[in-house]
Amino acid sequence: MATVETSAEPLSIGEVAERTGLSVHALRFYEREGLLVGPVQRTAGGRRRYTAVDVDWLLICVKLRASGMPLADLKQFAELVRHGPGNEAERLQLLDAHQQRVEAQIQALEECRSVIAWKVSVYTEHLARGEAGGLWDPTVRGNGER
Amino acid sequence: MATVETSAEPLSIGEVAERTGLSVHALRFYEREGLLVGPVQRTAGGRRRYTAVDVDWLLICVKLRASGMPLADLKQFAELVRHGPGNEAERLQLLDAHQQRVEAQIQALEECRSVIAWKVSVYTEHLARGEAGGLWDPTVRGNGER
DNA sequence: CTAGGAACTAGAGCGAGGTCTAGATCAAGT
DNA sequence: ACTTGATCTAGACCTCGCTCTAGTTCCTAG
Repeated sequence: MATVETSAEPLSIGEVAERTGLSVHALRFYEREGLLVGPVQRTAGGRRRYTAVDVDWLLICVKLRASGMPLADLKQFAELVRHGPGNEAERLQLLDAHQQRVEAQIQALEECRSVIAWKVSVYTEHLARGEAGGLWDPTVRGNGER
Repeated sequence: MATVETSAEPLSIGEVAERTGLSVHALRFYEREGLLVGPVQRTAGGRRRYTAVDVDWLLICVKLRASGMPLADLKQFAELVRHGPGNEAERLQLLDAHQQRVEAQIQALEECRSVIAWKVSVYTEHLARGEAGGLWDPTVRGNGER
């Protein structure tokens, strides 16, 4: 539950890119798109200084993105958080909906996995013998050219 | 292992769309892109007639796509199959690589799932009490406006 | 015969999610 | 002072995976 690095020092965009796995381009892009909860602090010279809080949020974003949440939803979530307390129910709903999509996706992937595993095993077996072809193989079912 | 419908009758593009879940547009698009193993038969009038073999292949494509295989890989796989026996090892390699990516993706998703589940539980708890905020919540960590 | 729906082709268009460029500025080392 | 490298902004550009349009032709039912 700890932050990636529990330092209070603000980080540069490059450092945040490293820590989050997002490119610096993507970080600026996310900011423009309103995916961050608050405006990022700047140095006198105009460079971004990310706080641990910013980084935490970004890490959450990365997780949500990795699980297929579209940027639009992420933006909506950010907006809810930005507008402070009072809308927790809405936030929960958003997360909950996403959670269900993730479940469904895992299910689907597991199904795909078993199909693929089956095909892999068929091929492996074929290669073990010298024979090519098989029931599932279109080129063989039709025999020669289709 | 049975075909969706074991009829020898060839199907129209619309029927195939229904059976595969792909749109007719997508079906034509896939064909143009060379994602099919063989050229689809045509009626005298030029309409496509899909055989059970074609449909089987498309169903495999759908599964592979659903598990994130890019069209380019699908195309390559189709090419291998098209060029007949002798390259089973390559096909296996392609599938195997994909299988690993699927495994990884499932892992990643499961991780995301638990993170999300945790956040959901935090929210749910907050809503059960009347209190808003929490450790993870950026707006609260900074307190008030950031 | 006629109407209507399904399919045809070629190619333009689109939404998502970034990536990259140009040209300028900032900051640190020598 | 000078060089080097990281950042800055605005906006153009890109890939992927379809989707839609236009204009035409096929075919089946009445």
